[in-house]
Amino acid sequence: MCNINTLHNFYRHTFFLYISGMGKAKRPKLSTHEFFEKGHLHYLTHISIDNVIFGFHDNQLKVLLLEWKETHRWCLPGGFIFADEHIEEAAIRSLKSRTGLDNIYLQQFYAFGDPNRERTKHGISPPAGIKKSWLSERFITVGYYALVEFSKVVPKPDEFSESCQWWDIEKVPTLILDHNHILEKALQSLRLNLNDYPVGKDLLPQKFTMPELQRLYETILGKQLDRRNFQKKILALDILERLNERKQGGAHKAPFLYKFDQRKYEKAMKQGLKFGLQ
Amino acid sequence: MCNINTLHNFYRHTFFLYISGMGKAKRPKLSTHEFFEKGHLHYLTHISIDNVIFGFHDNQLKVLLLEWKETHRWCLPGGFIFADEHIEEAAIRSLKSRTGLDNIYLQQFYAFGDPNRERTKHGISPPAGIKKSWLSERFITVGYYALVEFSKVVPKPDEFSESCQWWDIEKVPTLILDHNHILEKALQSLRLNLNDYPVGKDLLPQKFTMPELQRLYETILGKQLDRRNFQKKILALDILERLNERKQGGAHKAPFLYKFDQRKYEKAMKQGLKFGLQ
DNA sequence: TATTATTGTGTACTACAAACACAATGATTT
DNA sequence: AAATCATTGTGTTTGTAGTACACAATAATA
Repeated sequence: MCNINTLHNFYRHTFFLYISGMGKAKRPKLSTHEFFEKGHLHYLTHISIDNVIFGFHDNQLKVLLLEWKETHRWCLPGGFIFADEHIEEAAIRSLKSRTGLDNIYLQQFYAFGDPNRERTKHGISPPAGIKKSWLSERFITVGYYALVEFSKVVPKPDEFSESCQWWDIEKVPTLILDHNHILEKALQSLRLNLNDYPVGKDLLPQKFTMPELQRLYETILGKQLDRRNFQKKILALDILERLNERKQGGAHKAPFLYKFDQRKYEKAMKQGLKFGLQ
Repeated sequence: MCNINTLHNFYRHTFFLYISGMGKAKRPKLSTHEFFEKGHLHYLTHISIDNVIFGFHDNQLKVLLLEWKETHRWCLPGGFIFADEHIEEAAIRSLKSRTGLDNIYLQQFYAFGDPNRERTKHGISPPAGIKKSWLSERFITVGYYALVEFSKVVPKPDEFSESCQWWDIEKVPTLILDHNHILEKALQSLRLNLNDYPVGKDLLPQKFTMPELQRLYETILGKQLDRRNFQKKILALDILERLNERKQGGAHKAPFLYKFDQRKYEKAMKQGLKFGLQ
């Protein structure tokens, strides 16, 4: 028995139409209208990626968010997966288009599969003139988090968004869909990952001070650490080099600058070094 | 420019057909033919789940595999997601239909998104008489691993498989698609999870001996542990109860039996206890 | 009854984590 | 120029957890 219920099932009911020219080199350029009406000819339906892009500035952990046109609601930058594209490639492509950066530390952390992940159920509709869209279907999204150097990022909104901005992790507003939940899960994963990866390598500028590195760990963990023990532990990893330079300009005593020593770092990683900070 | 290339894009090109009666209570029963030809009317396309079901028997870690009819190739038991179903529900449903068990410890560990995850690219075709199927499209799969009590499982093949059997983790054959890779990743996740969850609770029978628990950890970690230190650490968690009973029947001195104490366990979990065994 | 493989238990040593204090510095104030 | 201030740089002590290790007790077997 067939019968109308929601848009929900639209893009699972399929007739026929072949396309070509989907090689990696040649990604189609779609107009907004084409994207909503014919995006399913190019992208996988029912599945997307969302990026939680972390940065660190002014001693605060930040996350890069997009503001939608018209509704002015905020969301995580995400994207869709081309038919022949690796899901991680899609995440990298999205990341590059939002930040301008290549070669970013990227980590998949969870797939979100609630059946309510459907735009129409949350009052989000396609632009005027478009009745049905693959985008109104239920989506499962795979979350990635990225660690980027704040100062190198040039945030770029996409065609659907008003702006692209850093938000203090403590001040993130209510986001669309389950994006607050996704962000929370990303933070949890990042915290766990602290023990296996020296996140400062990606989040801090090349030269940084020990207090800066400590603030970074403190904001991610959400608690204070003992200055002396922190330094002892970090230096014991033997992946940092202390420069003969001090950070000038701040009030009070000028702290030494450090940088990650790539050779030492690789050597340490080979030995499966543990970055244990709790 | 439109042109025929592969089956690849078939189910992303969609016309129209609504269905109803997709409520959770009423799952449609499809014939094999219907499943291949019309499954996309009921399930999400391009996305699946795969379960890595771990058991423990004869001092060996085991995994439950399915053998396909005709080709006799082995694979992980998996499934598809109903349009209105939570992805985790789909994993639970699949798990129940393979093992007969409810209430299983289940953990999502990774989403596999290689564009080569396409059955036609691996010489797997739909049954005779079916030319095109949503199942021949590229799939992204979300991996879950489950921990079950070996003796309680009654393996049940599905309609497409010849048999459903336990395999010693060391002797798993070459599986279809990237299923060996998925299994490997599941094992890695399980190893990491050892530090946060007392896996013996789900993998062992209610009553078990300390040597059995130790073998479990040893097979998962792939290395020997010191008997005395192991016991000390485990007992220090204060989640086990030693019974006034010994395991009879083995050669040599009869070891004490233990069981998990649910009350102690919950108390310990609240305090965020660490199960640190390396 | 002797033998054998395995279980049950405790102690010394080492490495890492946590707590803690004071001198040195560079900018700022007086 | 001198005093003040907040912060940096550094080392010791104590406690806890991990590692290495040995011998007596036991249940089945020879």
